[in-house]
Amino acid sequence: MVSERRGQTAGVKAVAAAAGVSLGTVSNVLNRPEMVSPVTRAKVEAAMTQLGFVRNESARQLRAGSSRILAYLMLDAGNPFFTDVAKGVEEAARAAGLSVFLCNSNEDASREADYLDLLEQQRVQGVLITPIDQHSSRLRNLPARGTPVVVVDRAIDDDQHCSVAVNDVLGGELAIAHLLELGHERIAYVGGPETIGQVTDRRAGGWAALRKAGRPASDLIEINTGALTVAEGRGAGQRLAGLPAARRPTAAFCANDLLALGLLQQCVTLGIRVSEDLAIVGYDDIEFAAAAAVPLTSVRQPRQLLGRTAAELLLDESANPDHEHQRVIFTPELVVRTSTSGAG
Amino acid sequence: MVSERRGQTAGVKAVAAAAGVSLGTVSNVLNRPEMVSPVTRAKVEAAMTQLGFVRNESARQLRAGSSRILAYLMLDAGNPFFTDVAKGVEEAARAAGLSVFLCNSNEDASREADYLDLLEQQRVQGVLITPIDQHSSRLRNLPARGTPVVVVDRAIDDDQHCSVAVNDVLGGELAIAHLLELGHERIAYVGGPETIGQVTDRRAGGWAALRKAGRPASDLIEINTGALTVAEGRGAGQRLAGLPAARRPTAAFCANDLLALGLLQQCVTLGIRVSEDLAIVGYDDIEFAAAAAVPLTSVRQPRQLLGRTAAELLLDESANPDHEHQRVIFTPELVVRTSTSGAG
DNA sequence: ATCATCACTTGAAACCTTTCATAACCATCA
DNA sequence: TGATGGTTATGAAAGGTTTCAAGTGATGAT
Repeated sequence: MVSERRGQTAGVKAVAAAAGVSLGTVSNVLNRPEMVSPVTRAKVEAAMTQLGFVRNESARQLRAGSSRILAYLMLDAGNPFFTDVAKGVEEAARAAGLSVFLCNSNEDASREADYLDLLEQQRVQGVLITPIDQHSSRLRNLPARGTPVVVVDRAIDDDQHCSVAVNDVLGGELAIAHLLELGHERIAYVGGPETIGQVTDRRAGGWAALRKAGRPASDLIEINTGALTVAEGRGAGQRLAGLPAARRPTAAFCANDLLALGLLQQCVTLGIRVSEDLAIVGYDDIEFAAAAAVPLTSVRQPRQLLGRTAAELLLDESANPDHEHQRVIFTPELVVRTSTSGAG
Repeated sequence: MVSERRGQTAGVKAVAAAAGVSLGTVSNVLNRPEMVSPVTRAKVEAAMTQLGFVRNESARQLRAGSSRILAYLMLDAGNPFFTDVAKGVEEAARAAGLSVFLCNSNEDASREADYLDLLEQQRVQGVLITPIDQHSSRLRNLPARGTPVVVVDRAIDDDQHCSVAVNDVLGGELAIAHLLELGHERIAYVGGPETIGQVTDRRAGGWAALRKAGRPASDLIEINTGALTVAEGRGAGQRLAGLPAARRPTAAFCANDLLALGLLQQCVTLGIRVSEDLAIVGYDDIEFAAAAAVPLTSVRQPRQLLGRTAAELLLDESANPDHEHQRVIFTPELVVRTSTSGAG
């Protein structure tokens, strides 16, 4: 009984010796099994299982120069919207025989930067990213150095990479137009920080809707949050409740559903009636929006499709020599529920 | 103007040439900067940025033999419970200067197996996993071959690895005991599939509570689901509603909050009053539980702590030569809300 | 018999870093 | 002056795989 020290892994060399063949043949069994005679292949495979051979991917990648991994650098893994996008990515990647590593920047620019460096060093096949800072030089440099990038949920007119997005300005417009139609005259826009493109686009859409309706700018009040989370949504609720009744909005449009759910929850806690006292519109239409204390009106985006399309563009970029960068833009859709339409 | 072909990256050799130093010196700047004189270091660093040098991690890892990456193979990335666990993992890893890759098995055993193979081939520093099948041979083999493993959210009496868990049997007991105390005499246990340990443990706890209360086995009805998702929860709601009134349970304990939220949502849709007609208890106490249509009674687990502890055990295992495998078990806590306690 | 063909196999080179023993250099001290 | 020690730089070897040109036999055709 030979006791193997931990970490002692047999390599192709050992397998070759055990099977009585050459190194190259073992490699062929691994990479081009059809070129190896059935009997030899069987011998090699037997040796592999017997020795517990595990291919060293670092060495493989170093020599072969290609990675079988795709990374999706998410803005917030705790937001079900992005995990749905990730599902779409995984689906497309799996269909192409690749694996996906998920990375979570968690709305932190330095973590995003660290991950980008790491992924570049890993020489992954490509990076999908929903960026915090879409103008970061690191992000722009990646493609030129050989790592394809696709920006997800952000439209970018950069000729370095593809992007797949949903028209956030239109989404914001839909939301505010809906609230204006319902007769609201003092509306809050809840969102932040400014660095996140989604936040500013959706807000811009809101302003556009206001302008189109011929309403004064004073009808839209901006409430800034530090992040797009449930906790920040609750905080925004506190702030809204603290306003003197005369200046308190009768409706709120939140930059995403997490904020909206937090706000909604705070309203329930404080006894503010959602819809009657404060109408709320969210954004993303995550699965939990429909199950909320008061079902949430929200702007729906094609979540999985977003991820799938992005992954497909990335795959095309690395496979197709005359790939052309594209900007795909989907259209959002307003889903009206009780949080704005009352007892429904 | 030299046009570089895509993917053409400068290596240490090129940097050394450009800086007029030897290869080894460049490596020293990278790995032991304190051993190289400030002036030389400056020269090398200048050359690096000028050439856009990006260290090839495959080569580094091949030679150095160590990875700076930790993987967390999640049961369901779409479940906020696991993303909270992941946050804990990231926190601990970051404190130790490591990065985390998230992988999503999505309750699919073959995806879990693929990821385990991949991670082993990548020679990651260690694998954290919430397994679908905790008895898989693949899982048991990893540690012996040099990849440390920590099982998260499952207690395993295997001497191959550490595990960090919450006492799910106790959690199930708390839930059912609570419902029994409220006077319910026909209770449904909603969960599945059987292969998932959490499902069977929580159910076992439920049966234990029933026994302790001296109630007949007929008081607990099992409703099987195909996965632990909101959609399956809605399906369970349909099935419950379809039962003849005489056999329909007055309370339901769900194996996790996603199921509970789906069930709850279906009840609202069907006009079944939650708490009055059907009391519901969930499990995990995810952030959305409190914000649900009817705030959800749930069994709370220390989510981030779970992840942090697991990561710390893993780090100890790879750093500390006389590491001993441990089984850490936390205690769950029942959080009572309106879904069981009525208008509250 | 000879030669071309075919189906496999082989072994050395290459991929890019890190490591480590050795060398070079300089300053200090006896 | 020569020896000593300390600091910094060097260059060859090593790590595990893939690749590819070249080799080996066997088969079939001439």
